[in-house]
Amino acid sequence: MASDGKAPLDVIAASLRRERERAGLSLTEVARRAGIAKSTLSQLEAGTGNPSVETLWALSVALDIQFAQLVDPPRPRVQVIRADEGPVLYSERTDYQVTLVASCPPNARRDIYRLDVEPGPPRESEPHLPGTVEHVIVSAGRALVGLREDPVELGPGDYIAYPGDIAHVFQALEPGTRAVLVSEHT
Amino acid sequence: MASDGKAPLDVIAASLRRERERAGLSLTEVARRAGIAKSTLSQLEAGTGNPSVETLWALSVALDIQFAQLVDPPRPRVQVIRADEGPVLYSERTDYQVTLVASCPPNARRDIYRLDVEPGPPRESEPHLPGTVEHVIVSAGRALVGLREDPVELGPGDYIAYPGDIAHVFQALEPGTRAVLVSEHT
DNA sequence: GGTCGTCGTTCGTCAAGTCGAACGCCAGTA
DNA sequence: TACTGGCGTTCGACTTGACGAACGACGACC
Repeated sequence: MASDGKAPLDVIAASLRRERERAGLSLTEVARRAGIAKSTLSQLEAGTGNPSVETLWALSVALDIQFAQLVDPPRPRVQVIRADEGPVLYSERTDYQVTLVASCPPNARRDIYRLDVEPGPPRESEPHLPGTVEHVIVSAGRALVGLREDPVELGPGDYIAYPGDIAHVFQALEPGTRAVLVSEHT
Repeated sequence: MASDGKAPLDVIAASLRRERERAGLSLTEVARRAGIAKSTLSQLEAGTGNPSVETLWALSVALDIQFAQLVDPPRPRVQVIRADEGPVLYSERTDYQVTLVASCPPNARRDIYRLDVEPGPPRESEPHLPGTVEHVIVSAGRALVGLREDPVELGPGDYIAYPGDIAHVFQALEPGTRAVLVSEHT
């Protein structure tokens, strides 16, 4: 499941504080916008209490985030799947070939790009909107992809996912490098 | 946002009943598994009340679904984006070409397949796990894709998304038809 | 018919979430 | 120093959600 093993109340407490500070708002201000008592919000951020749905809903609106984002995993991490890892092939008819390349989730907007990149200086991307996740599947060539602080070298068929709201890079290492970039944002 | 305009309590009420009936459980049984009073669950399914997080959490565990699934959109619909629709191209360096193909979201598992299909009888897929969403981007050729009751003809660059937990088909209309299938599941 | 079991709903009681006010704290300012 | 304004926390009062018992309804079975 999403946040297994974690007490939902602690996750919510952390999310509330994190999202509030991200927005640069004071506890008082958020409580005012949500139309709830600041004492209530104070207790929630402290991990005390057991908020009702209406309270959480008001907070999610005030913080301009999705309801689920309060209870779901706080931060996506970098995930690499090599070409020879995971992929399960199956074909049940000779005229129908299916090759599993990579694995991911629903309920978000996704932009799919085709990349044709030649070797050169690394292309650095400034962080996108918060919550953005980028997935890269290399089709041909070789590239250095991922977070600027910790890029990963990928070959054909390799897959990587990383937070798109952190500075990241794409640098082709061979001529004719091609890849598919999937950018997910909420 | 996810379920804008909809009162979250009504969404939760509907989700609770839907998921409970999907699992084939009685209200009494679900309440027992969740460790809550059946009177509480009765009121929640009626749309009355304002459940606490702990109550909802217990119910999501009892129903073996994700917490967010109780408050998120109940059902994805079929969405088609033609090759000449939406795509925004941008290139800022001559050695870096980016082509926007399609658009989607995060926090789910995604399986990406490469499809090479020859014309023949439609390939019918039995419904997958509940919550599964499939996305298809046709690379070459022409295909009839989508729900079995209402498939859509797609050409190169065309995109379609549809619920994967409903019977669906993929039928190539031209030799050498290639596509990318993205299967998302929770 | 009578009894048992399970279903889902309704009602009164109790505990807990929410509220508003007051508190201490810190910065900026006259 | 005294004052003002905003910050986040703590406290008692009130509202409300969660609980358990009792209810009527339905079906199985003897």
